[in-house]
Amino acid sequence: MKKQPAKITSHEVAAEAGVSRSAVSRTFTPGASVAPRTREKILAAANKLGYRPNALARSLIVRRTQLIGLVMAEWENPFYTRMLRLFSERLQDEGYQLVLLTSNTEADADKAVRRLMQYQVDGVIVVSARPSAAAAKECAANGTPLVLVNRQTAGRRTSSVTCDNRRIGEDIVALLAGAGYRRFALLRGDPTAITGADRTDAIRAAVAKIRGARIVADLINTFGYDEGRRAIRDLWQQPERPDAIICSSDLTGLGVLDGARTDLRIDVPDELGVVGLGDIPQSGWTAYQLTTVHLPIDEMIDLAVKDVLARIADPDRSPRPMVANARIVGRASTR
Amino acid sequence: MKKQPAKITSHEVAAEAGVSRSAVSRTFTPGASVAPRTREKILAAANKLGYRPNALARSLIVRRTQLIGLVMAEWENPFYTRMLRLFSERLQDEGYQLVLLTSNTEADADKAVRRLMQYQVDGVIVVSARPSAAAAKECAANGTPLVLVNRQTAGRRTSSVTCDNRRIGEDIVALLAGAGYRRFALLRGDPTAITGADRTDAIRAAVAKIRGARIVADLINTFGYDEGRRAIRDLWQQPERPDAIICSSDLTGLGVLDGARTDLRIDVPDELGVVGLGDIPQSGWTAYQLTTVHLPIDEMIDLAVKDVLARIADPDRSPRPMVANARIVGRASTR
DNA sequence: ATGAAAGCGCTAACAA
DNA sequence: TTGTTAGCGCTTTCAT
Repeated sequence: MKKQPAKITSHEVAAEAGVSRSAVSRTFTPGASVAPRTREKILAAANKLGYRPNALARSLIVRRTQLIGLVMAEWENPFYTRMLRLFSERLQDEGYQLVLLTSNTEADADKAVRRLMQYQVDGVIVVSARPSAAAAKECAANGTPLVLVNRQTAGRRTSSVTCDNRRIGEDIVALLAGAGYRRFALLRGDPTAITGADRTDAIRAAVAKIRGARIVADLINTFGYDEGRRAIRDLWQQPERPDAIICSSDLTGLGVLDGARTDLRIDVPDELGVVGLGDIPQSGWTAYQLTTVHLPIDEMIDLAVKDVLARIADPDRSPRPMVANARIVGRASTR
Repeated sequence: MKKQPAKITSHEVAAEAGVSRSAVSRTFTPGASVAPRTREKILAAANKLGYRPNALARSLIVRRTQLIGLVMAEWENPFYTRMLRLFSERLQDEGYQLVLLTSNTEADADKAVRRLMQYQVDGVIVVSARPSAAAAKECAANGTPLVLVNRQTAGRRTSSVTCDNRRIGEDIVALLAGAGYRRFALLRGDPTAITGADRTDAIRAAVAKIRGARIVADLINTFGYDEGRRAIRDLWQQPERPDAIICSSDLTGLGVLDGARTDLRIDVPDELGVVGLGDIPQSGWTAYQLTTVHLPIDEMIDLAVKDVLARIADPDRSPRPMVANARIVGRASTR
């Protein structure tokens, strides 16, 4: 009984089949020229020995790993886990594997990107985190395409996929104002995220244009369900209560809804309108029916994947910002 | 302007620092002996050139990749995405990276495992999918530890982490029977999953022991929210309506709850009791308050990770089945 | 403490 | 079509 089962290499297979290692290599390289008879001999030998080519050794010479690094943040948000799933499935279909790294703090993103580079990933996708300009530069220096999803950098060596955030902001205000709401409260997440800032700016501008409308509260760092639920309590204590709440995530919106309906017995949507962002499945559930912005997740995935793959295939192709189109889904949480 | 920026290798660094490549290697190998002065020269050169050791080339010779393969199924279930997150964070802390593969059909699991082997992962974790005995054997042959989470195999060359499913079943019935429920309906997922089968057996046995109690329905392949919601409608048409529903996932339970309360205006918990499985965050939300079984996710992660790492460190260590302890969380969906 | 040489498992020119 | 040779970037004896 062998303790350390020797790994089978092309060498062993070659010996077994009575050919050279190159022949073995060719047999496992699609489109290489091998005589049918030898190929069969080799396949038989390989099968008998249980041979599997070493993808890492291979990558050393072909200079391609079929590995894509993905840096993930905001695991709490189902929108992003769904994204992860779709990226994984899509890239798998395209013949790539994902190397997954989690970056909880923004500083981690850099470390994650650097680690990925050491593993010679063919490309890097960063979801909802922002690596430093230095890290981006390093990718560029290595010729590794980098694409940011739902985040942008100042640097121009990085591709990014975002939504048309300004328009989202405008659409939300239009919907709410049209339904007669006037006193808006903003529940925002990370105030430094460009994508959120654009939306907020647009909202402010749009509100300013409507007579009688104003923003009565603007809370930042309000991320999840619990925060939303707490926020509505606080807002309801204010001298001037809002009659519409704009959240930067569905999760927050659901928290607000529970806080409003259950804790405070507020009449939604008549006394208070709520809109979320993301259109996660729960928002459509009967218990919630949250009006929200459906983010074009499929389109975003598609743009991101096509961009990395294209830049892998053609290193001279330059990175660029891309924007996908969102649309509002009206439900029972607004009039 | 360089088109194809040459990758910096230890060779370049050695030249720049005026030393040999071995010296460079030693500098980047913790615990190797290098004179402080040379080390500094080398670090300076490396820094200047932006050198990063190639982890793949390294792995070829040290025969360790610091890569762990993870095969993921059931992405719809937040319980499992949470697991993925915890695995990712934990293993990252331990100095490993995850190679993530998705397997939607059971047959895919095999392909996934084989792909991972080609990437020379140090270990494989399969979450809620069941690779074939052949695939498991292949891992064993390569000396790659394999651990199944929430699933088991007949073969004994594989570790597994599950819950004490029989006890869960007994506890659920005890709770419901104690609250006076008698007509049970079972909403199950994959009927071939051993873990679910054990629980179901225990439930049946426990119900049989209670006078007047019986199982009035047993539906299989009922997985998600929508299925749960549809199921309760169907059940309510039956001649004998259940007064308690036991679901094999929280998501199903939430669907049942919405179907019952909203669609059918059933009085929960008096007319109908509902219990889920998993204790996902939503189950605790005010709108739902689903009584459920809290699965010991942290303990499961811990067992799985410790097992892989231990078997990586000591290839002679034999695989084994492990079981973690669940506990029931009583909420408003049962009396 | 350091360098020379060998080799991990593979592919790619090049000849034959 | 096939084998020989060289080498991807790294680590590791083995001398020095």
